[in-house]
Amino acid sequence: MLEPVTLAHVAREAGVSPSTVSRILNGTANVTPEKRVRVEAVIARLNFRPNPQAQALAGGRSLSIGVITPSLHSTFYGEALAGIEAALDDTPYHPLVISGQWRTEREQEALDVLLARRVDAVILLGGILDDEILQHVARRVPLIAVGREVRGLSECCIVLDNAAGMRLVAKHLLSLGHRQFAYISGAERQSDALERRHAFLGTLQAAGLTVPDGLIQVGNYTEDGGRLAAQRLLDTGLPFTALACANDQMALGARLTLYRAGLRVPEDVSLTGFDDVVTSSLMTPPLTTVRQAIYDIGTVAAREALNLLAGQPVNRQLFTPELVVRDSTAPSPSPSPAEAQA
Amino acid sequence: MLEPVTLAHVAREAGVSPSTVSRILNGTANVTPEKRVRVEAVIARLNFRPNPQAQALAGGRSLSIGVITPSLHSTFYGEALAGIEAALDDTPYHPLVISGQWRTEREQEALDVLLARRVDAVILLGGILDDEILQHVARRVPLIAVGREVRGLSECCIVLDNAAGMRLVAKHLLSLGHRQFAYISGAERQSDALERRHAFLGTLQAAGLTVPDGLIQVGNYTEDGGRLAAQRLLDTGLPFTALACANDQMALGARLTLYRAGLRVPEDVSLTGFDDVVTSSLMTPPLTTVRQAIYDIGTVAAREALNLLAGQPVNRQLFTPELVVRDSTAPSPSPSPAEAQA
DNA sequence: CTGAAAGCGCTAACAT
DNA sequence: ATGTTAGCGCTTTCAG
Repeated sequence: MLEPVTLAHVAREAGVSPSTVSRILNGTANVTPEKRVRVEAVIARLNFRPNPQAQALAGGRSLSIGVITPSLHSTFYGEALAGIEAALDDTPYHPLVISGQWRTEREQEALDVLLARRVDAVILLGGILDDEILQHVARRVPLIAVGREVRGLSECCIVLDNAAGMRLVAKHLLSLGHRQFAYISGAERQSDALERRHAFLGTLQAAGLTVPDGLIQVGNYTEDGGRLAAQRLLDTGLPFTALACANDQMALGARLTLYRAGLRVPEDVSLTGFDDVVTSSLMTPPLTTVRQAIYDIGTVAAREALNLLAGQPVNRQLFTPELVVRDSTAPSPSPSPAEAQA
Repeated sequence: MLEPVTLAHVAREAGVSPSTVSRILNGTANVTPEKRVRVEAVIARLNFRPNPQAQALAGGRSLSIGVITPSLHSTFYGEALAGIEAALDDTPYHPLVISGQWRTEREQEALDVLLARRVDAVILLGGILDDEILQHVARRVPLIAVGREVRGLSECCIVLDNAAGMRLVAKHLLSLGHRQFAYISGAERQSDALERRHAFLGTLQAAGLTVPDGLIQVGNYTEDGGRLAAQRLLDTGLPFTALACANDQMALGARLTLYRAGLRVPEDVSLTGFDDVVTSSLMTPPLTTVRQAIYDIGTVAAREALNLLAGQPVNRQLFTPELVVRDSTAPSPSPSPAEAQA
């Protein structure tokens, strides 16, 4: 285990003081070109990298940006993480990721750990922490929230127009002639889940249609939640020709239930999701969904965090959703003669 | 932005020296019960958390464990990451994740960054770095490699018995009566891809069967690679009734190609994967695959890393694979009369 | 423009 | 058992 080379080594080797090396490293002050060249040569030769721990301690910045994600193995949040990492790539900052696992205590704990690690900023992906707590945190450290609205912090929120997106879905389904709908919603505590559901039901209502209570089930944005919710839907025995899910992961789970029940997609029931996770285009059949450029949103979140750090004002980012029509939706099956008579 | 409370504050407040507080924090030495209680009370009241940066600098340990993963948004590696995070949860250590994106330079860079950050150990998930480089790294910092064999470092490798797993698949397919096979392999540079392919082809050979060159295509362990490889397979026009893929993600991609081509799974072609990623059980139809408990492997990797840190010897971990039969495989379709005559 | 010196918050000998 | 004293590697006044 070799001894790591320190700034002091470099200074000695180059025949200058540590401060000079530091200044060159940070561009803090002007240095004679010849010294700069000399020092830079030594840095390169020794392959010196400043110790971030020491920099953090002395400089008061940790050079790391905390990220709280609900899950590490979610196709959706994984993409966001990839975007954040990519955006931070050319900067001296590094993401420090902790998962909250959809549990308030875990999220709180994650926040504590990140603050203890003195992260310079925090990016919160989704999550269920109270607005009050977040407002408090935002006072200690620059905060960016993705995919959720935080009261009093709307400038720092990067959100998608959920209502507009879900309206697109509802209209698409209506235009295909569907009249009997089922809906799988996200958890009530999440604002985006509420927005999506409200927009879906609202659009149908505007068209003079309602969805019976039994055909609205709550999943929790996970594949398994979707699978179970779809089962409850079928258990009601109520008819429907279109099933809209509040996100792609639940649509994937629901699709399994439909398969097991011998229902064909889209011949028997049209299925839709929301988010356009990468795997959705690979489903059988490929899923009709709403594109939310989550990777890009991740990069924007990281950049906004950097801006906040630099003391620049952030301005609210609202992403526009886009309907992606694939094979999982088709015209409503014409009712069988018997049903038509009924 | 409140001032963080420091160990010095706690010491003053409790009327003891900083060292005493430190000792209590680390359990380094015995402290009078009464003092301990007093100090602990103050710690709780002030909600004090030691600054990890300072601990790192003074103690020579960063309390973080570097993790290099090929990808942040992979269902497979995501699970491993979740396992690692979970195993580290009750320890003072924290994972620092960087993605290598299947590019040697990126992996090298990731390694450099982690070493610069003075991580206490490194866990390498898959990856394509040369064995020589890893041997060198292992001399500087405890290293655990997951899913790959590193020459001269076999003790630190956590691997699955790839050959045994793929043999299970081949035998399963043979027992279903299949005689015409196609195979989608991982990249040549990865040892596990090689092992799996060799085992598959070897088992068929032992049964007196060979696979024509055109029906062996190389993907790169990604969904898209599988999709493309499957297309090349179909383009050859050669017949096959079973398609084995070297991992689940490629099987998912291949499944899309089959769907587009109007081929039914498993009626027209049986499809298999490897890994048993969570989403595989949700495919339409659910995928027959080899279970590799990747989450568990992640936790073991983290624990082994901790062991290495503690100076305890690690012993080579070999996981045993298990066949999971689902709906994507079925008896070989009886050849049509025309084919039977040919 | 540059060096000397004083910490950042903590740990780890070294004393006592 | 506990306090005192040095640093860890770097940044940042403060002089010059």
